[in-house]
Amino acid sequence: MAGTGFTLPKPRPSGPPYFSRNQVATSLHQVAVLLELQGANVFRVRSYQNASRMLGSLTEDLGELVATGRLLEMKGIGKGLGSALTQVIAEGRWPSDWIELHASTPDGMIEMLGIPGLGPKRIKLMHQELGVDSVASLKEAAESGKIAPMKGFGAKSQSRMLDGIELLARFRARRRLDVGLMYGEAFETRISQIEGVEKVQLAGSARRRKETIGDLDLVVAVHAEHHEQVANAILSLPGIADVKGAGDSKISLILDTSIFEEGFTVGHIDPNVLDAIGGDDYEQLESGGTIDAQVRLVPLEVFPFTLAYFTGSKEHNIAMRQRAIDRGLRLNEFGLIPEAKAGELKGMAAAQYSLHATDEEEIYRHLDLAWVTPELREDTGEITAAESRSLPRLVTTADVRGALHNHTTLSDGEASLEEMADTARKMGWNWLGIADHSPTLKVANGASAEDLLAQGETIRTYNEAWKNDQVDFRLFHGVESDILSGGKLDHPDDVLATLDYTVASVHAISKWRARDELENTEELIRCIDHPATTVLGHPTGRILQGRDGYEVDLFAVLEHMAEHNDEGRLKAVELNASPYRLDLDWRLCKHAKGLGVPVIINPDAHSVRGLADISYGVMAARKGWLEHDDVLNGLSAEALAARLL
DNA sequence: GCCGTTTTCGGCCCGACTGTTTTCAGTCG
Repeated sequence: MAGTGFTLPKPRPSGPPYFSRNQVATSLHQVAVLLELQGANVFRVRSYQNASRMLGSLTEDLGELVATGRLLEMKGIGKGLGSALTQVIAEGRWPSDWIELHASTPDGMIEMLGIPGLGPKRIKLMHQELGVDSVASLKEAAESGKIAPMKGFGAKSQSRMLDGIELLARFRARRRLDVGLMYGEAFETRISQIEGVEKVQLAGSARRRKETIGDLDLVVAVHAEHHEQVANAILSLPGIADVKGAGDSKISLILDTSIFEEGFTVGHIDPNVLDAIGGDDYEQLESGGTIDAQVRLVPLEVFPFTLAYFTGSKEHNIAMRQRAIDRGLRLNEFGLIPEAKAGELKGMAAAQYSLHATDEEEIYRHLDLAWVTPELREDTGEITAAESRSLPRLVTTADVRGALHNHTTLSDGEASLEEMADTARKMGWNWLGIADHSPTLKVANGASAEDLLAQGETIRTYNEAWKNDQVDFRLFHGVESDILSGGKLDHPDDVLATLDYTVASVHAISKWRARDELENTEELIRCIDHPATTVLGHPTGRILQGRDGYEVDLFAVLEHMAEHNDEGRLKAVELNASPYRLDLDWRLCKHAKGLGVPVIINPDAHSVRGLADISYGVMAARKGWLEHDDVLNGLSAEALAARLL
């Protein structure tokens, strides 16, 4: 896992702009965290967070915004941040108070924020009173009983801190989407079978299909007279490792793998990825793993409000609540309540005056909005789109007719060409692209030019046979070429010319991570300029919960790809559908779409089972606002063949 | 620190739970 090391990056020598949008957004976020630890005003902290988020989803060129002075027009940027950021971008100097914040906050305090139940206020207090400045020194202080006597603390707090440290050391805070969904769906099924449960649904970030999930949220509708009996039944379900708390409306617990009726296995992981997530220990770690879950029990008439509320995101909820306030309404997990009627009443008591809603769609309708699919609820423009009835018609798995990046036994795949094609046909696909590894990637048994050409012959034979039998299926022949020094590809041009396409990917990850953003960006752009390059594979090389990607300005890369596309040369960006990657990140999909860069959702399958990973890619694509026409996967084989010429 | 058709000050989303208190602060989502 990446360290917590908060640092302000060095300015690039070529500026202005001296820093990338990403660097500034990250720095703003870090300053917000540091301010919190210094006990700054919470609203001031929020301003930095808002500004960071705004820059993170900005599609315009930051350098230009600063140069033209339009930065000040952006929502969330006022006088203070406006002049600070102008200095940063135009002069390459970080504000002195930011530098001071970094210098005066021990790294260990940032690390301590990761301990469950411990926040900035108490970390600050322990730092002041006891000189605690790291997880290690906190452990020492707690073990020697120095925490409990402090005002506002106590024996229980002290022992919970030790538990929290243990938890932090044993498991990473978030889990990948695939793992979270496995737990969430298993738990949902178990609860649905309890007598007295009228409805149950998984909410939270799992429902929003975030690439990683902190904990599970489940909303359960239950009649008042069954409330206690259902709560007890949930608490005695198999798979519950611990109960953290149980109130009237909320149960907080920890699930382990015994929740899975069929047992628990991880399945095939490509060795490259396995190495990044912990090697051979990974399966054991995962099978001994746990996940936090919160269950809310509510009456049926309140269910849609609670579901919407706990689906989030927090930012989406804030925007929705503000919209309600503008209409004289109060929106919370109990209802949508006219302020005039609710008066002093709070919570459930006020809910009796709520506007009626049998489902989420009605809640949105009360606020003059079209229903927003959970994936889009991140406050990145969905509310405006819902207001103007211009929400995207998102791509679905049914739209997918094929994918381009898949492996066979020619390199490091488990299945033969025939088995892969067979499975793709059974999935209802009309085409499949085979792109095995290139020679330089020895760990993945990269195929020689000779073997690659032979594979091409086999593919042509199959294609002809299918054509003769009037089977609506064909294989496309490609390669996943390593990107070598200077942005070069891993086969001679005459070999590449025999292929339908080339997926160019970075695998020498340590070398790329050692370089800076500017160099990496230039290297990728050189590779994209190679006439044979069709698809940029897993563009950042990140492995979720394993390692960060290398530094790269993907905005610049995508803009460069857009120029090629504008001139009629197909340059597509991959959305790698492996739940370990989901790279291109969904946050950038909308940007690619805006630029007219086609996205190709690729399972990067190393086995027949791996083809099913396409569904995670579709989830990420939906989260990134992509529609049928934005992805190459929706094309017919003929239309794709025409684009690949 | 940002924002504004109740506008340059006084707000800024809101409730549950926990552990500490004996009315509340901190944390979380």
